[in-house]
Formats: sequence, structure tokens, C-alpha cells
Amino acid sequence: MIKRTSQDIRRLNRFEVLRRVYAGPGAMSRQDLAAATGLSFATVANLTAELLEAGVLVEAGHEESGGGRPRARLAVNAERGALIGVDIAETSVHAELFDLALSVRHSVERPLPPGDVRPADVVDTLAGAVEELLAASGTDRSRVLGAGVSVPGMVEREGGVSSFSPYWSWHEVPLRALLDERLGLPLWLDNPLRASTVAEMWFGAGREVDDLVVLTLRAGVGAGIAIGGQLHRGFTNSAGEWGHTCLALDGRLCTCGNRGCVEAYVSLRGIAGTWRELAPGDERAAGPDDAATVAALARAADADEPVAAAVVERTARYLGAAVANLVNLVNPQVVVVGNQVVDLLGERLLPAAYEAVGRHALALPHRAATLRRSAVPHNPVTRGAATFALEGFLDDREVFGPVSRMRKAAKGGGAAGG
Amino acid sequence: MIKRTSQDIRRLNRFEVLRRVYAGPGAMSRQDLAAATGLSFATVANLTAELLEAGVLVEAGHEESGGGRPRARLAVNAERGALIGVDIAETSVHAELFDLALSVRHSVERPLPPGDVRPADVVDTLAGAVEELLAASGTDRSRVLGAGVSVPGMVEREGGVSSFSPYWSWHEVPLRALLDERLGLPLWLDNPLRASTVAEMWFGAGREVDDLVVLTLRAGVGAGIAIGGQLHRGFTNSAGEWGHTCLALDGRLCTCGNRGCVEAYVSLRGIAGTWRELAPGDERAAGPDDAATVAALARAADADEPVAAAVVERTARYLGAAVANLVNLVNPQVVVVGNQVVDLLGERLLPAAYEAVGRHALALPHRAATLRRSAVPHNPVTRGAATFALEGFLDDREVFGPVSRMRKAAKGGGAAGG
DNA sequence: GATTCTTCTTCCAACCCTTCGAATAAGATC
DNA sequence: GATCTTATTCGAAGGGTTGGAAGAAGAATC
Repeated sequence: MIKRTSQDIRRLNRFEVLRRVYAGPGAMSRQDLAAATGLSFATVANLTAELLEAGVLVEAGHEESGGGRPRARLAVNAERGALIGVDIAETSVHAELFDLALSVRHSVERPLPPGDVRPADVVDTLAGAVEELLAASGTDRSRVLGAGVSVPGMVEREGGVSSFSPYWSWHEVPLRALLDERLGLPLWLDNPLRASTVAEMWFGAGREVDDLVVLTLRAGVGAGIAIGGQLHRGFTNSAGEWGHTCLALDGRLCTCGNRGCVEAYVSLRGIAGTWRELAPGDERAAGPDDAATVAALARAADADEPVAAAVVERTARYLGAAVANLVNLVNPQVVVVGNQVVDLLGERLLPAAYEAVGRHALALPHRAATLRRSAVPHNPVTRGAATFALEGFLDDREVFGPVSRMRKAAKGGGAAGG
Repeated sequence: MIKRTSQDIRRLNRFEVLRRVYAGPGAMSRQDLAAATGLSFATVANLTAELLEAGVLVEAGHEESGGGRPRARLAVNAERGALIGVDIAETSVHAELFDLALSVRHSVERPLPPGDVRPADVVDTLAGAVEELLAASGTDRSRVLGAGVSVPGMVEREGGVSSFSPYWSWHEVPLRALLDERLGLPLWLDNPLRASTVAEMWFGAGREVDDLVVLTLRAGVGAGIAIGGQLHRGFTNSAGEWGHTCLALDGRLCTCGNRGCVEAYVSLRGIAGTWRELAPGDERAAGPDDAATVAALARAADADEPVAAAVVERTARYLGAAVANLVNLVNPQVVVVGNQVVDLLGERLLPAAYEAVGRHALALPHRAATLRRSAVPHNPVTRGAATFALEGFLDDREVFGPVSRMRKAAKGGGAAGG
């Protein structure tokens, strides 16, 4: 049984308050925060005091006042430290350095050799990218509060062992051990599905909503599930493998070895496959780079080629049915779709997919769910990875201890000068 | 945002302690409870004191002691009151009266007319069954702590409106209003999926496990999802409609109007349909009563008829793939299967289905999940419905107030005599 | 039969968290 | 400069859990 203590409440409230500050259009007053979180005034003052003391928030001027004391504006202190987010994908490693306000300060992308990449190669590439990030941005390592790394496949978080990779023949690779040494930074490992979801919870649709499903559609596809404002990880941190649920029994062969998986139809490769099916002769559909193929498809569709429209139409149907499965099973308030497939085909694909969801889902859960395109700026995976590091920092007991410590400190030290 | 207060912690701990008492092989000592829940000794003493005062627990003798003060045994006080659980199914209403130890004291089953039943008919039948229950068991209405009612389809709990029924053409039926008046009992409404799941959480596999999926397989099929020891309801209390997720695109027509739903293959009707498909001439497969048809199928399989074996084999494959979808998506620790389909075909169906899950699920979530046949005694739906009433009673602020009230009461009243 | 042991329970004080309400602070306005 | 008006801080109270001391209850022993 999971122990629940009053400190968990405080931790969640701390997260909640800070999430609202990030979510807000700019700086927010304590009043706004109390209204937004539903917490009492005193509690908000309490939590913000703690965050101010830790340097995470700063006072940023005052609001206009029509008589009476003006409200202080609180904003995230971007300069408090840096966060690193890394997205390990099939063909490249994308690393970004964020400030604490989660603005991108520097970005590096390094290719991975094609074929079966060894763990050591990935570690080298990653470590190199991080060094470049630090050097180019002139950031001292000590200012980095943590690094989040998204690894495709399934990762055991604590041990940091990658037990399955969809692209490479990895087997029980002790990633944490390999990276810890090289990076010398607080490290947070997980997969792209959960990274995107956390990004969405802090900076996207999840700001307003507590039950959502986040679909990541690129070379691999999958879902992140957040329930009651909490990410659902599953018993072995491998929940959300929607890409490998069966949509068409005895259907198309999937990379996982099974048939009829969702991923075989709506991933970049799956869409390319549909194009090949519908236009057997077309050599634009035959290239080895699926992202390029889908980009070509988008151009063909823009040129009103009927076959391209048919491919998009079919894909929308697959996607709609698969999303409807999620809607029926999870009954979320919002379904967010994002990443390469959406970036390339969004305008054409999504309206048709939305319509297909309506045909396949039951009326009540369908009415309850809104479908949205991801509004998280930039790459949601690197941002989500950095968010893991942010969450880790906010959980740091050295920085955010129990309140009694604060009281003692306040008594011991003098009053802070204005 | 959901407010979290320290009272929620206490509420959850109260549930947890009581669940362990129900789960235990008999009476349990406070020591056992502390060990089982992970709570401190003082807290367990605190909570049990409260439950003893409310009459929910009683001291039931002492354990043997090899020197030292013997441990007091605590047991549920069956006589504290009665609970009623009602299962409204397609063709009948099944009502049962339980004591507080959740033993069945009396059981009534009344048929519903075939065809499109009106809400008033169901309400009449239900009210009649409850009256019979009370009369036959000699239970005074005032001793009934609450009644839980399982309604097929989708029910909005607070308003008690049934917005969709799979069998009847109901539309926004205000069930709570209709029943409140007739029953005059605290009333708890939900659907059979969630009822079975709650039964499993208190009295079945959920006793040991916090993340589980409970599959109800009868005329309709669906899943109940419990995460972190909490039932997942979804945004509109309609999560778990696994029966209407698409397993075979463009597949068999389902009662919901879609094609290829899981329910079209693994419900009683679906299995009968598979039999008709494989043995077009066989009139045993052609009857209108699906439960009877599946019972006949079981007999045919027992008689080693090859076609019957083939039907079971196919069904196992459908079921296995559909369960694998759940395993991949939710990554639970346990999947429980139960109800009529399992009762009739369990021995033959489940081993093959388990094997099919292994073929379809990803390795890591598959290894993490164990599949079990439901071990909840008797009808899990009536028991689950009664459990809703039990949970409601345990949430009653009149009975279980904040601790400070207890202190005051203890001060006001004298010490209890030994 | 009294004493000693051993173990269970209860009780108390300490600690964590939120929240109400009074007191204090800080500008705007007259 | 006095008076409003609104924000913020502060202290006490209320709801929880928990470790440890003190009390209670049998078993074993002398």
C-alpha cells in the first residue's frame, strides 16, 4: 500500500501553484493563484514564500491598483538555473538547454549512425551534445538543476535499465549507470510518451484539465495517460503502449512482430505503407526515410493528387478508430495529438480523424472528450524530458524541506531586508 | 483541481484497515493490521477504536500468547446492520441481502419481461424484490445501511440518470428519483463493470494488489480499472467500455452499431455467433437464449465435439488479443476475468486465452501481469453493489466524524466499563 | 500467591499541513 | 496628512500521523 502523508499534500500543492504560474499569461498575483488553485489565501502565501525563498519565483512589479494596496506580481525566475532535455530518437539525438522558465536557450541535434546502434554510441553522442550545449551557452555545469532523457521503448526509471528498444537490439542496458558517470548531473530517465504527456500537463492542454490522454505520433506511436492530474505509469512503467494494441486482427505486420497493431497504420512507417498499398508503382512512396515519404505525401495532397487524399483518408479512419478505443476505455476529458505525423499532415488528417472518432466511439464518452492538436511549443519530448528534471528539482528535500525548517530558519536568520 | 485534505488520508486509511480485516482469514489483531497496512501502531489503534465505537468491528476473543499479554482479535461485526445489492440484468433482477460481514443472508431473483422493458417495470420489480428480501429475512428497514444498485449501461451517479442502456431504449431515465421514493434507503447507483471491480478490490484479487483490471464477461462485456487502489471512473463515469473497443476493423457487427467490437466476439452472444459461423446447420447454436447456447456449447466441448473445440479456440484467440490490448495500454499487475462466460467455459477457455495473451502482448507488461479467474464468492455484481453501499456508510460523516469529535465525546461521556 | 516477564494498548507530546480571522502594511484618494 | 481600500503576514486552531513513555493484562516463575 502506498503511504499517504500530509507532506504529499504540500508537495502536490506546490506543484499546482507553480503549474499555474507557468500556465498564466504572464506574472500572476497571489490572489489569482488562490482563485486558480482553490487553495486558501494563507496557503498560497505560504507556498509562494517557500518558492520565493528557494529562488524559483521572483516578485515582478505590482499590478495597477484602483485604490488599495497593489497586488504583487509573481513570475518564474528564469535565471535560477538551467534544465536539460534530451530526446533520443531513431536517427538522432536532440538535446536542448532550457532556463527555469522553460524557454529554449540552446539546441543541438546530432545524427546517429543508421542501423543497429550500440548503447555506447548513444551515450557518446548524448554526452557530446550536452557538453556542446553547456559550452555554447556558457552555462556552468553547477547551474544545471538536472537533465531529463527520453529513451524510446521501455525504461525502468530507478535502475535506469532500458529493457526494450523498438529500433535497436538492446537488452537490459544499464543506461543510468552509463550516463551518470558521463554527465555528472541529476538524471531522469523515461520514454517519449511520458515525456510528451508531462509537457502537456505543465504547458499544454493539461493545464486546465486533470484527465487527459496524450498521443505521440511519429516513428513509433503511443499514449500517455494522466488521471486526476497524475501521470499513470503502470506497474512496470510501461503503460500507454497504445501503438501495440490490436486494431485489425490478422492485419498488417508490425515491427513488434504482431499483426494489426495501431502503429502499423498510423506511424510514419504505417502511413508510408498505406501509400505503397494504394499506389504500388509510385517511387516517392518507396524511399527508406519514412519522415521524408510522409512529407512528400503531404506535398502530393497539397497538389490535390487523388491517391494522396485517399491515403490521408484511410489513415484518418485508422486513427479515428484507434482514438475511439481510447475514448471508450479511458473516458478522458481531452485527447491531445501531436508530433511529426501531426506536424506534417495535421491540417488534412485531423478533421477527418475527428469525424471518424465520432463514428466509432460511444456517445457519452465521445461527447465528454475534446480532441486537440498539441499546443506545446517546440519539441514536446525535449521539453517533457526537461520537465522531469524540473519535477525532480521541486521534489528535492534539501531545497524544499518541511515547513518547520522554514520557521526555524526565519527565527535564526534576521528579517529579510526590502 | 481536486482538493486534498488530511481527512482524505484518514478516510483512505480507514478503508484500508477495514479492507484488511475483510481480507484476513478470520479475525486479525491490531499488530497484523499495522503490519499489513504499513501504518504505525498508534494510527491503527486510533482507527480501530473509531471502528469499534461505531460498532463496525468487535473484539472477538484473544490470540494464544506464549507469555505476555495476548493480542485482541478484531472482527467485522456482522450484526451491525444489513446491506442490499441489486444486479439489474437483461432478463432478470437479482437482489441480495448481506450482513455487514458481507455474507449473503437472503437472495431473490425475479424475471423481467422479454423485449423492451420500461423503466417503471424495472423499478417495480426491484422494489418488490427488496420488500421480499426484507420480509423473508425479517430485517427491519431501519437496520439496512444502504442499497447498491447495478444498472447496465451508463449511469451518472449523483443525478442517478441512466443515459444509455444496452438492452432497452432508455433515454435519460432519472433512476435515482424513481428509486429513492420507492426504497426509502440510502441509494448507490453504478454499472456492473464497476460493481464487479469494487467487489474484487474488497474481496478478491484487489486485496493484495493496487493496480488491476477486472473483466466482466456476460451478455455485455467490459473492464473495470483500478489504479493505485482507486477505481478509475473517467470524466463522465463511463470509463472501461472495453467491450466496445475495436478489435477487428470492419469485423462482425456489434449491438452498438459498430463493427469489430470486442463484445461482438467474446460476449455470450458473440460466442454463440462464432458457433453459428463454424456450424451453420447446428440448431443448438441457433436458439434465442445466448446463455443457454453457450451452456450447450460447453456440453458439446465436454463431449469432445471438434466444432465446439474450434469455437472455444477461436474465442480464446479473440479474448487473448483483446486482453493483450488492455495489458499493453494499462500495464496492470493483475487481470481478473469473471462472470457467466467464465463460469460456463472457464476450464476450456482460459488456458488457451492466457496463451493468446502471451502471443499478443509486449514482453514487459505481459510478464508483469498475472491473469486470474475471479475468486469473489457468489455473484460479484450484487456483492459489488452492496460494497458501494458499504463504502457509502463508511463515508458517513455522522458516524465517522473528525477525531476531535471523538475526543470531545470521550471527555463528555464517562470511561467505558470493561 | 506474590513477583517477575513479556507483550499489548493507550496516552501524550511532537510534528506536518491547511485555514480562519485579526493585525499589519502599502498605496490611492480626498 | 487623514482616510480608504485592498494585500499580506501572523498566530492560533483544527485535522492527521507517529514515536515513545506509561499503564494493563496475562504467563511464567519462585
